[in-house]
Amino acid sequence: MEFKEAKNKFVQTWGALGSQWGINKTMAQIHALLMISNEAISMEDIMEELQISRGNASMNIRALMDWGIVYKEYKVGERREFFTAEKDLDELAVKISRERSKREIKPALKVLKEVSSIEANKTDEERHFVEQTSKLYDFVLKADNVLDKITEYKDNWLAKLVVKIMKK
Amino acid sequence: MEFKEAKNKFVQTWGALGSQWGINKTMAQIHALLMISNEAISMEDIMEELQISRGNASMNIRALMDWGIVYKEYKVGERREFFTAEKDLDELAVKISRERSKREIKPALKVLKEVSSIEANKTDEERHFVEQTSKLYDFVLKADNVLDKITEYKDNWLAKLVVKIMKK
DNA sequence: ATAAACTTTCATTTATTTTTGAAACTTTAA
DNA sequence: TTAAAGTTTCAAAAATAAATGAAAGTTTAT
Repeated sequence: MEFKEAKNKFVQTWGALGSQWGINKTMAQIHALLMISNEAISMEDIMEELQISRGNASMNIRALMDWGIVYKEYKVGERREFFTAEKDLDELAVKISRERSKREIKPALKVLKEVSSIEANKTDEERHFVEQTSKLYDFVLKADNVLDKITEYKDNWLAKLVVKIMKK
Repeated sequence: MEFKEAKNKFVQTWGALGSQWGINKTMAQIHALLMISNEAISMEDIMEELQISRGNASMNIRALMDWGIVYKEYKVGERREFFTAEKDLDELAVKISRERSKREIKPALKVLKEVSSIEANKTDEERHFVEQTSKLYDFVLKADNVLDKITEYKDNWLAKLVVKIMKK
């Protein structure tokens, strides 16, 4: 396999993976492109490389910057803006975890707390509902806390975690 | 909030969460419904409760069974099939992890291995590509192994993990 | 101040995903 | 058998999500 083919394959795969995880394809592809580039890339080049429109590029780059995993860069003597991706994978994982926790898990927890707090004494059905949603609340809260903890380690949390787990 | 409202809110929220994580809305809603039901439900009732078509119900129940998180049940004297969800949350997490690993992470790893193995000696660009995709391969592999390990614990892995992490 | 270079926005179009529903299929009881 | 009860399939329709592109908005050099 030659470089160009490999590059393309990587970008496509990363894009597909993104869409399975609730991140849109183009956003993931732009990220992929920036991840493997050794220098900052202009919007023009991103559009060219991925064959996408200016608007699409703009909106998705913005989204990536909102997630904190892509940065704007300025080059001297250049008016255009250039972009780079967070390349440290631990840092990347931390930022993605935090963002998803904030956007998805926290709001879900709020609802779980609400619905598990209803007065339920009439029927078995109601009691079972409260029991299950309470368990779910506890579970999701605990899982979310693990994520929080992990983001506190920050440096190489995954390796440390692996060591701990391997010790059984 | 009264029971019916709470139930509906839970089903809607679980459905929305599902679609953010690459599981379709109906599939997640059916799962939600089964999770909080204290007895097995027929397809007819699922259709009725969620206001969905027979085909939709059938396909998504099938998908949930493929994931191993919903089971078919037979009742004596009943010709129809009834369904229940895996209610043990540890077991549920384990099954979801395994399935996503198999379907998404493993194939991505394969591609990462492939593309990081190209001959790259010509340009800085190529060398950087190989370096980044190799790092990514190692990282994803390690993360996937953590999932594997977790599924080995099976019983209450999350609580154990929390304890370990809390100890710093 | 202004105009060139560049970026963002958003109504419309396009693509993708999900849902429907009717026909085909399967199972069971008599 | 066969017919009733139930389930699955899949082409077409509907709903949803993403992409386009042109106009509006910014920024910067002069």
